[in-house]
Amino acid sequence: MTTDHTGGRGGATIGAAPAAGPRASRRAGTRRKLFDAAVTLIAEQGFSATTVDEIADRAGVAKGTVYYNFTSKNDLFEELLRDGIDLLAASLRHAADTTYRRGGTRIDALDAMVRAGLDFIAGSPSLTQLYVAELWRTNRTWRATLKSVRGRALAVVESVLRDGVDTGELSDDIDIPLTASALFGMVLVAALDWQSFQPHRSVDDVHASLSRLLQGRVGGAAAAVPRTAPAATAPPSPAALPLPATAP
Amino acid sequence: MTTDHTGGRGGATIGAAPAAGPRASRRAGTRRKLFDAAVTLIAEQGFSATTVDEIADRAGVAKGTVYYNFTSKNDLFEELLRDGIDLLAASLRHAADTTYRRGGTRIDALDAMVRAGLDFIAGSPSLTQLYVAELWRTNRTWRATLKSVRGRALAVVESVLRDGVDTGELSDDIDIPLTASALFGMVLVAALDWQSFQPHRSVDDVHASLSRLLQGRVGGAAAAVPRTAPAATAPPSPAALPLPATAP
DNA sequence: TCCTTTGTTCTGACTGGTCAGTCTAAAAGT
DNA sequence: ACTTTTAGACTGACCAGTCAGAACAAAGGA
Repeated sequence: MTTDHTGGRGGATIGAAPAAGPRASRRAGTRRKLFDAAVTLIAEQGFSATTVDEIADRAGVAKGTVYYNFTSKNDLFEELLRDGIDLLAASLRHAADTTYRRGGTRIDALDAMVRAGLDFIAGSPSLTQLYVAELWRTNRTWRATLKSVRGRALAVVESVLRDGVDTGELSDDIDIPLTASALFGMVLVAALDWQSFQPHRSVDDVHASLSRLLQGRVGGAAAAVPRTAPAATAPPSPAALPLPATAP
Repeated sequence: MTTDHTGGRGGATIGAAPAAGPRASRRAGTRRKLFDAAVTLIAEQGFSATTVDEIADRAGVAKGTVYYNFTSKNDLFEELLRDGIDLLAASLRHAADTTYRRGGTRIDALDAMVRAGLDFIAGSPSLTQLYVAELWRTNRTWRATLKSVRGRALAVVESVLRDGVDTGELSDDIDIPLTASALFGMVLVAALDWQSFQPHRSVDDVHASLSRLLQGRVGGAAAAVPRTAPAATAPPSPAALPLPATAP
């Protein structure tokens, strides 16, 4: 009753046994157990509805231990977030870099990042859920932490978009911050929905759907600019080639 | 201090004064005030962290009134959700229908729905935020309510996608449920992010970005199927015309 | 091998405060 | 006459955080 799930991918935790050689003081292990217990409980019930006693129980330690290792419930939560989302950013970065190293385009990199995002979420659904649930809340002390953490993940996506625009692979009229956040959101929600409501689908199914969306195989031509008077019921006009506009 | 915001679009409320003729018993008004107060508070702080006393205060009524109108805090919350999301589904439906009536294509309809979604969220950010924060939580009593409410909104998107496939406007190899949920997520997160982190942008900016994404003006060709060996750094291959596959 | 010592880590009963939900007698409102 | 709202005291449960001491390790000492 200690090990519990939280999914593969190191389920939102330490990442690397903190430096220390062999006998890495018990603390590290205890903190790990607490993270794992907390992430699932908070994802299920929310921060306020989860009690410190529950977390301690689930982790198999006494309540006092929580307070020996973290200064407060809040602190535990913030460290949890930092720890977890850093892993996501790292995994996105890695996906992009690997793609480049193999000679892929920026667009390949975006696609690889979508996949990495899906894999990550599949591995740590609780963490993701918790992140989404708390990200847009105002009036909460951890707002700053979340914002910075969000920035770190989005920065990776934005940098790939920016490269793509610079090299002419992507049309330069895209709005980088907005596009990055939309992409991020698309993956986030699609993945959560998949896990919650259509768990029988495979990652590949989901990935394929998102790729198609990204490639415009869904919303082909038409409606180039918002509020364009809709063309008559005429079939598809094959216009709207993706690509560069006025790029170098 | 009673009227508060919650935004235009009837800010998540009654929708239509419940049947009753002219003097629609005060209750309707009181419930409305309570909904408005609750939606903002819960969006900011979360369900558990929001107290009934706060809600009553903000609505300008006595605590007893809350319990005269709703059987519990939970009940108030569930009615709130139902009420609000029904409005979203209605607004999406309306956007699609209007587009058709004006001779637009299914793709125009999707675009109009994106716009309707953005407008709705801009008008009721709190409701949206609260919805996103709670949707994927397991172990909460209102899970069923949320699920059904989600279904109702997605059904609208799915029906448009299905029509598009039937008429050949959309490639028939898209996965309708997954695509619908990804679209929904894209709009949801982009809108929340916009409100939270880039509030200076206009709806049109956001809409334009999403439209481009939908039309494949971002992720042009390449990576047609997940795991395609990335083509060399070669520039864009203008392939990937959206459209029909084997449709009639 | 079996203590002793010393610092670290863990324990769980306890405290002080908070909150959902109840209740009443009276006042509005229609 | 009937419905709805009021003010707020009260209760029983629940919970974050504390604290004095127990259990554990590592390193000697005999």
